[in-house]
Amino acid sequence: MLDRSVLEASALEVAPLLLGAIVRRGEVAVRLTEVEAYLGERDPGSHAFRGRTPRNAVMYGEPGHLYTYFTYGMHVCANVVCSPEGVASAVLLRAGEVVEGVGLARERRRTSRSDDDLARGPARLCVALGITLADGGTDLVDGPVRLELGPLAREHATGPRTGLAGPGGGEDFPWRFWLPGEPTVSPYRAHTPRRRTPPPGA
DNA sequence: GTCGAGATTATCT
DNA sequence: GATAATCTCGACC
Repeated sequence: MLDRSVLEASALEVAPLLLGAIVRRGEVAVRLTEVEAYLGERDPGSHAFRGRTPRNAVMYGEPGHLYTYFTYGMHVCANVVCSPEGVASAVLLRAGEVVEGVGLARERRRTSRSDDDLARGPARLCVALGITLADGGTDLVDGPVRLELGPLAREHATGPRTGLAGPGGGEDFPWRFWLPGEPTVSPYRAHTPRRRTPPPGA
């Protein structure tokens, strides 16, 4: 059973604890190999940076709940809410290895050409697990989606998130955490600034 | 293997 | 109306 008090620490402390942890939903289970910490109001990339909204309210709530959000019109990403109630902070589940229910995961992820691709990426991980917006806010201790912390990872790599400049000038925090050598980890290619609205007349 | 660009919609200003 | 914590596909090496 997940010890909720462990998740009351900041995202930077919780993130490495989640490496190697198991996320289970139904018959599919994933072992996390890559996560990313979001420091809420301190993190310009966080949904909570600009204050509380109906969407990110879960992040301000009790730790140990699932924060899901819809992005780019077609993708769902999942986070583990941490820090005490009232503090917006969460850890994004970026990638993992499917360790149970591989058959079902393959069904959901038809585009994957190898098992390593089933949960390699935040949105893919949600698809493999079958996580949808409806799972947002559920309790990871005792709910449809469970989190089970494994043994502490012997070692983990860290790095600054690409595409996010230091807020106050060079305050580069290691926001990304991953297990070195895992084939399911793929630090995506360097971020490409998304185009603006497509020019109508070219 | 790497690189560039389009898709598509909930949410916020 | 603009934005976005991404993925997939196509071109090229």
